Amino acid sequence: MSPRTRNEVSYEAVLEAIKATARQQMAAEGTAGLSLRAIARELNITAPALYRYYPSRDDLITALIFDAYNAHADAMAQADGTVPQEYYGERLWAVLAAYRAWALQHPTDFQLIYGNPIPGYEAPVEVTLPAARRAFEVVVGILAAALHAGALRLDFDDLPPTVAEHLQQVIDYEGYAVPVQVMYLATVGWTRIHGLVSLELFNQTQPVVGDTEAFFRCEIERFIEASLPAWDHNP
Amino acid sequence: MSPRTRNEVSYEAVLEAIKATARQQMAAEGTAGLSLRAIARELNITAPALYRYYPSRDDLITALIFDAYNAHADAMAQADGTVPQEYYGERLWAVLAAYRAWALQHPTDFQLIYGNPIPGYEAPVEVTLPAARRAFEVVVGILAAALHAGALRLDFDDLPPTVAEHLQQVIDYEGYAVPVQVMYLATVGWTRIHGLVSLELFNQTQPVVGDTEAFFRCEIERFIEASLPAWDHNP
DNA sequence: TGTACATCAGTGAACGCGCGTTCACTGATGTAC
DNA sequence: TGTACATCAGTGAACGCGCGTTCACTGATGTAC
Repeated sequence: MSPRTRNEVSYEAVLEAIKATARQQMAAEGTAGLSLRAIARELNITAPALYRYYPSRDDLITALIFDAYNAHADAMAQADGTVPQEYYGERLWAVLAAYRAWALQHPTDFQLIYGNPIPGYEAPVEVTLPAARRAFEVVVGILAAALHAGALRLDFDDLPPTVAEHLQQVIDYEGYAVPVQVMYLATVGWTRIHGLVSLELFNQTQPVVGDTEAFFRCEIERFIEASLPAWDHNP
Repeated sequence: MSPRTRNEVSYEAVLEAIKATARQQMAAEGTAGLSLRAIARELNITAPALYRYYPSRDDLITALIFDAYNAHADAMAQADGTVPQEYYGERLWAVLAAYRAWALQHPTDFQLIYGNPIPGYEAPVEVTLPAARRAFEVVVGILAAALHAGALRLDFDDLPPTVAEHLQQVIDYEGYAVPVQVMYLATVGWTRIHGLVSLELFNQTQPVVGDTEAFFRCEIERFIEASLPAWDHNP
């Protein structure tokens, strides 16, 4: 019927091929080394041809960032799905391990999200923020379930009032059904894992601890133990 | 005597002026946006004139990185010096607060050290590594003193053997006179503060907790409390 | 089935730009006699 | 004090490069009659 079916399939494939080549290039040259002309060269195409697929370099970057956020969150959600629902400690462990594994497997995508911005590019918040929240929500969901089952220990009696108030606002706005302490705990977990993973990624941890994986496991286990007293350590 | 005294003073001043301009430019354009020609333009000088002072762009970057590591460590050491020696908790607090304060005041220098590498540039390890260790040593020093005074709680009974072994090697190599557990604690502290500060720097914490300073203070206090049971919370 | 036509992915040349680095030089400054 | 000379910070032109983006175009593909 539609006279456009001709290349509809290959169009999507080219979009993917462009992004895949962009990722390769960033892996080799750093996120700031991304260049349309270099992508075109690699694809045996002229540079203007790319404009059929992305209206500008910045739009391509935005697509890459969007994909990265989603792939990261997908990896975590997928890991969560492999563990029975009521094994909260194991679920947390699986999700945090997936966070790290994805970052190590896709270092440039991780840098794209959490590292220095690319010069001359500003990410549109309306695209990145909702995508960014997905990973956070996976963790909040597990903690909320654990709390509901009475498995969570929350010993934050004296949160700073300004922080508690703002966390509550976020909870209301996002419609999370959790107390402030759970939100605080999730945020703390986020800063902890970010520190562990991003230092490991830039090769700063390895010279000190040697076995970065064992170090990560030890720290994450200590974090889970402190939050889920009933957890039995060995998944 | 020496026929070279003529411009000796201004030579050092120009070195500093070039670095200062480079820092301004990186603050505006990101670390990857650094450019010799743009620096020359800002200084009302032609680009080749810069080659009297730095043999290449990469050497300028190395100088900037070296300075950043040292300024960071200096800020921490200086903060440590303002607190009486036997107030270990206050010293830790002062040093970690200085870590954060310096990062917030010099965000691009911080990115230069802990963020994405600049495309096409590789830092010479023999320059950066010793400079990088200085900040670490400030923290190790405080913990060692606290341990010696019996003020430190070390509840790491089961460190992963591979990690403990490697930490011991570093201790021996660097000549630190501390047990493995102290080294482990310092490393953990490092990953914690890195996570807190670098997420804050990229504006990822603020949308969640609102008052990033109160959040930082709360987390650091919990860390110090856990390590120094006798600390009385209010410096 | 055969021909005229529309679509549109990709081309090739060009734009104006900024970059790091080299080279032979200029001309003010300070030194030596 | 005056002149000849050496120093050397900075100049200006040029090199070869890569970049994002625009524009009029080509030519194979598929459609309509």
